[in-house]
Amino acid sequence: MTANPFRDHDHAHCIADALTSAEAYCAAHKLQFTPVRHRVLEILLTKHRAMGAYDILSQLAAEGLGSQPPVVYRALDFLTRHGFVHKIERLNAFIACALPGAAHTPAFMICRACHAVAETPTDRPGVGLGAAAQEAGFEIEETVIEAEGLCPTCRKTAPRTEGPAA
Amino acid sequence: MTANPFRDHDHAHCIADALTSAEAYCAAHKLQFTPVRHRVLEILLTKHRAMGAYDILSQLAAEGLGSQPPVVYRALDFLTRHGFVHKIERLNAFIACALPGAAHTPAFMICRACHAVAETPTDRPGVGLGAAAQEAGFEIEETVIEAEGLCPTCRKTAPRTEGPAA
DNA sequence: AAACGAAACGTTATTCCATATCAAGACCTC
DNA sequence: GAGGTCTTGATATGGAATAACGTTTCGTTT
Repeated sequence: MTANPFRDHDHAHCIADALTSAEAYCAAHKLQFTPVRHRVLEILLTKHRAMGAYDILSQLAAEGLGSQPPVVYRALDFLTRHGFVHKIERLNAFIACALPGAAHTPAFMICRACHAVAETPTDRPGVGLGAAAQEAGFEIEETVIEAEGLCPTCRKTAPRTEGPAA
Repeated sequence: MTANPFRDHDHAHCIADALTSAEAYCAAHKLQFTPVRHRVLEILLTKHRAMGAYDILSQLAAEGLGSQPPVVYRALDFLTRHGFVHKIERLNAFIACALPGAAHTPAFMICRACHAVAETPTDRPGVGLGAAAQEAGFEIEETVIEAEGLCPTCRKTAPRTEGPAA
């Protein structure tokens, strides 16, 4: 468990880990971990930030791996369906899962200054509104939890403005 | 407190209430509750569903109140800044605030079948991830909480499929 | 009342996000 | 090796959001 998801870590290792685990998962489930899917996940793991679909796409295109939006959206769809990638609704962007294997009801902390995104697990699905849902008779299937604010680093350097510091 | 936000209610009354309260708030804070802003809020209150910006825009256009995207986006920006309207990130859509005056850290329950959206208040900001944020040194400013699932009505009629039934 | 500044609006155009659709190729199963 | 499924390629389109520019409106100051 990462005590502080904004801290540095052994990045090369976490990339290799994630790719290996994805390969293993796909092999075990008879899923095709195709070059495009592999590369998209690798790009997201390497960048280690939330990326727009078109950012990923242009990188793919530069490598001759497909140049049209559907290519990357299909890959992202596959990767999110199987939990390797998460979509950040607030940013209309995607990020590699930082906690592979963990029970998946992730929450995100998004820095509005540097756009860093940290993933953190939540206690249980429906965090905080399980009671309201039950009362209303609503059946929760998936929950998006995204907090926006300032990461530790940006609190020091830009505690005040919202400007174009990026 | 609405026991069940998916239930019916005195709709005409809640529209009038919300508009009155918005007018009062703007008057008190010297804000301009212009025709476009008034009408956008009224449209959202009347429809009582999440609406895309362009849905709102086409209705505005039909009434001669402005026909270009920035018109509606500016109005929506004003209305969300002051808490009269909420954005549903998951849908890229907007909905009138159902709990005016309540301390605002709203959560939403979104029915994936009929697209009804219910707003419910949360205990406190940062629901569920306050601890994680503090540990990480992250300063939460705003939190998006959106649960997707099945509303009470659709649980009866379409309890199973996620398919193209829509 | 005339001048000024701030806020809101109108308009054009563009960028970015996302998906529908159809055709062709790869892969697996039988 | 025939058929089905999955994946990809390519074209087109729809919807979300903003940039950039100019004009109007309104309240304040003088």
